[in-house]
Amino acid sequence: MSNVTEEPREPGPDAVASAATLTRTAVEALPEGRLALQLDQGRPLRIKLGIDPTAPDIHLGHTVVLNKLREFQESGHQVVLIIGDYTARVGDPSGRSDQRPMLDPAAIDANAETFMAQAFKVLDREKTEVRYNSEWLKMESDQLFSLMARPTVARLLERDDFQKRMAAEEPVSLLELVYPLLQGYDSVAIDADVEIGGTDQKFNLLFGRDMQAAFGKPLQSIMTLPILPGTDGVKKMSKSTGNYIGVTDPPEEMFGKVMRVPDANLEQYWQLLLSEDLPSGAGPNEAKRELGRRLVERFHGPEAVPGAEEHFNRLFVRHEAPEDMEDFNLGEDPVHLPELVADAFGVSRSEARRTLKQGGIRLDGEPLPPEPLDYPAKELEGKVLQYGKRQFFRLVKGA
RNA sequence: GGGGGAGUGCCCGAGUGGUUAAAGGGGACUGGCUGUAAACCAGUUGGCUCUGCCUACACAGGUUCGAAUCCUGUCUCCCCCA
Repeated sequence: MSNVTEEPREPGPDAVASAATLTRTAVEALPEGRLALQLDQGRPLRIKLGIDPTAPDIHLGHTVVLNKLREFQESGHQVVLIIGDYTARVGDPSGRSDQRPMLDPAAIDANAETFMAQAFKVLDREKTEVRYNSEWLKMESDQLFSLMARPTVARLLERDDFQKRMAAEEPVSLLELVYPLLQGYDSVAIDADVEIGGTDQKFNLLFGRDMQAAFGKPLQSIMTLPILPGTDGVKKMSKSTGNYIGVTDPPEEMFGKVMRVPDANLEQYWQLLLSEDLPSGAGPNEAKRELGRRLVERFHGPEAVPGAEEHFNRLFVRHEAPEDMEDFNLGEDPVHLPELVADAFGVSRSEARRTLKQGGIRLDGEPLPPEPLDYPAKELEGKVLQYGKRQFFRLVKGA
């Protein structure tokens, strides 16, 4: 692969110990034992994380790697955050079962903005070098060809996700095939010592080494971290599956979503999101509450915590209406209930009728009967209309 | 350029002329239960002026008493050969 290898020697005990600490929650750190040797050099290492700003929001799943970077920062290393403004246009095929559309530059810029704002709630801004990969990837085609000259198609096709897609007769675009070259070249461009990513990034991370070798650079080591399951406890957390907790979610929502994480995933959540073990002895309810408090504190500040928890207690423990709810204007005088519910809660009238039949619509806490469907406005005015357990409106007289 | 295959409800996926708004699963929603919006159980899941009516199985036509199911054209996608 390369002549650029570091002279093998025994790392000192301190290096071994801190490598052990840093890899504690990692799934793999490759090559085996390499990180300890790097740490033993006694200089700050350059820790690379590349993120493609393909989605406008980031969620807790993204923060798993950020936490790890933070750990590196705290032990004195240099974090290099690469905003993949260029690679985002290509689309990372990792773990995907289908192609993703190319994004337009304006959306990418906006996404990058919000990403960074959120990322620095975890990372220490002072100790983070931010780079955009368009800086070096926007290259002449002859330069691009030189990148493409070395890797072989067979090597690129090895990866699991492509194998599966091809076996399933699904398309794989040429652009996707080339993606690892670009990500790998990022490592060349910034002289990465260590690159971090989710387990789904393993191929790309390892490929960075190939690219570094091709350009005569020292090879990075890689660390993969577990993928955080979403609030369903099974699938990878992602916006598209709707099982995510967004870092910009309002405090009440963030706390509430944490409370619905399956008990079985609690330990994992503690380790990956707080870098701590689940406190022993605490019941799942309390452990979830504590996790929720800490996360709300991290992303919204300590002052947001009591309100968020109280909101949860009110709605889901005591089953009371929230403190403040929005007003909804009653329309014409005989109020047609399906219409009212449909307009207020954004469902179809048929759906409103069904929910009504199932006893899911309440007025001041009392379930409404399936009949009648029409009410005089004055019977409803000032009362609280509730759809299911969690949606409320105060009914007011139309303007 | 040639050959083959596929397009079904939020998603996956049955269905190949007749009680079909379309099996099953997932998701979502509602109710019960509960320490939680966990788990578990039950129900609902095209629209509407709702004991009925309307619109639906890529799109547009056609055959038929009757089509998601047959025919023609269009579009989109996949695979293979060159």
